[in-house]
Amino acid sequence: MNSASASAHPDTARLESRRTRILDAAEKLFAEHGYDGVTLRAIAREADVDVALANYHFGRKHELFEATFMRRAELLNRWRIKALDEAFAAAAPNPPSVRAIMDAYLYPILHGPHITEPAWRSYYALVAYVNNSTEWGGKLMSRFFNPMVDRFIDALRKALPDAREEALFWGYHCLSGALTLAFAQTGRLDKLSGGLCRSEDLEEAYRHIVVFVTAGFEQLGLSTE
Amino acid sequence: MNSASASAHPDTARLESRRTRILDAAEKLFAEHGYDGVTLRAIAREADVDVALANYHFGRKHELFEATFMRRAELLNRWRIKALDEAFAAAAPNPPSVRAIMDAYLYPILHGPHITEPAWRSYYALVAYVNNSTEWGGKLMSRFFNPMVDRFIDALRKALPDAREEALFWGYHCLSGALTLAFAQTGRLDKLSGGLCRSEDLEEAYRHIVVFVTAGFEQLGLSTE
DNA sequence: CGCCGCATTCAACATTTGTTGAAGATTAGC
DNA sequence: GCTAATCTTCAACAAATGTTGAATGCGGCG
Repeated sequence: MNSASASAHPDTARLESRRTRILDAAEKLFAEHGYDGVTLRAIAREADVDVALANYHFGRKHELFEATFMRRAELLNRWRIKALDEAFAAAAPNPPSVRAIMDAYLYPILHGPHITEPAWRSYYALVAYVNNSTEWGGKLMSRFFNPMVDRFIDALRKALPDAREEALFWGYHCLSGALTLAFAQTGRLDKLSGGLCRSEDLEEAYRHIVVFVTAGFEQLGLSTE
Repeated sequence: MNSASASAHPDTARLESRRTRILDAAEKLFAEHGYDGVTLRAIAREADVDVALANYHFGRKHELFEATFMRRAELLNRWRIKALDEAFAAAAPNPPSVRAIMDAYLYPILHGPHITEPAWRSYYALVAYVNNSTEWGGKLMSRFFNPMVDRFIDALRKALPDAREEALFWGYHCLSGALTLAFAQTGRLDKLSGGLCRSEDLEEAYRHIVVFVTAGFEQLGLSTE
């Protein structure tokens, strides 16, 4: 999909072909098995290139991982911030509602200009992995997502003027956790519900999660307790 | 703590000493770095025993992991179910409120008969890791926790008679995710809030999470939409 | 003591790991 | 067609991995 896209220079496209194939393979495998669960040889096999090529293009293994992580983070951040700006514009001169903010945060995940590319599903699972990786995962998440998250928390501060400051951050933790888990389980049936509720069904997930977290934030926002 | 406890036979206690030391070391390291991020040699070093001893007591590496995972799962399940039973008893003849059910689910994590043992903190991070490990993590979680979770969902079904069936399961996903993330980040400062909201502060976490998820469930329970 | 069952150590195994440097292929400019 | 630069492969490295089988300690029992 990415190989023949745009076709700026035909040569550049072909040159980047293997590079992006490595990135795609890394994305898929890292999302499935985590950083230590994937070998460079497995990535090379998946991408159908030589082992040494990953090293040539990206350097060391952890640098390849970061490159994989960063590639889509920037896009996702842009889409979310754009959606948030639109929510502000639509609600002006008032701040947007909590529901509108949640929609801005969640909507791009499902309805960004990319829904067709299945690689994004892998990426969400990758984010879930990083988000739950206690050691350096937190640092990575902070580095790539914090500026965007700050804007959302600021929006929530305006939508919930009575909320205590910690409540906003804890609420964001809950939001992030709920979202993370939904996508971590991407692709596997939910044994619990006997197949009634599938993590693959992003539309269903979206409808329920947005209701859940909106209510959670609004309740937290009341508590000057 | 476990080594000199009870002292059934002095020899048995000493015999289990190394065995449990291996289990403790594995718990700590697996929680920090995940399954593939930990070597048997690192566990042996942490437990101050020989490499081969882990193999002697637990067999293969993944069996050691499961043993680690199972050890506390049974206790946790018992505490939660006991708390749920008490909630039913206290509310009889009505079903317990959503808040009471959430308390039963969350309370044992913080106020079980174990708060003093720091190893439990590692265990929660371990559960978080397993919960987000897409491959076999889901199977492990199902195997060890599903019976308990079923009882809680059944309680919610009674507390929220208008809720659609899927809503209960998605709500549980959100609950589980919020909880998971809070403990996955155990031990590291929250860069986002500039240290205002620390994941180590379990009491704070508890107060906010319980409010958030209770509100989420109650809102989901209304939606016959 | 001698024997036995258990726990523990030792040394080693075959693989696999990330990484590298040199050699080969491909492309672009002239 | 020659050159230079970039991309790709090949072969190999040392280090680390999970696992094993034989050897060693060590308690209790006859």
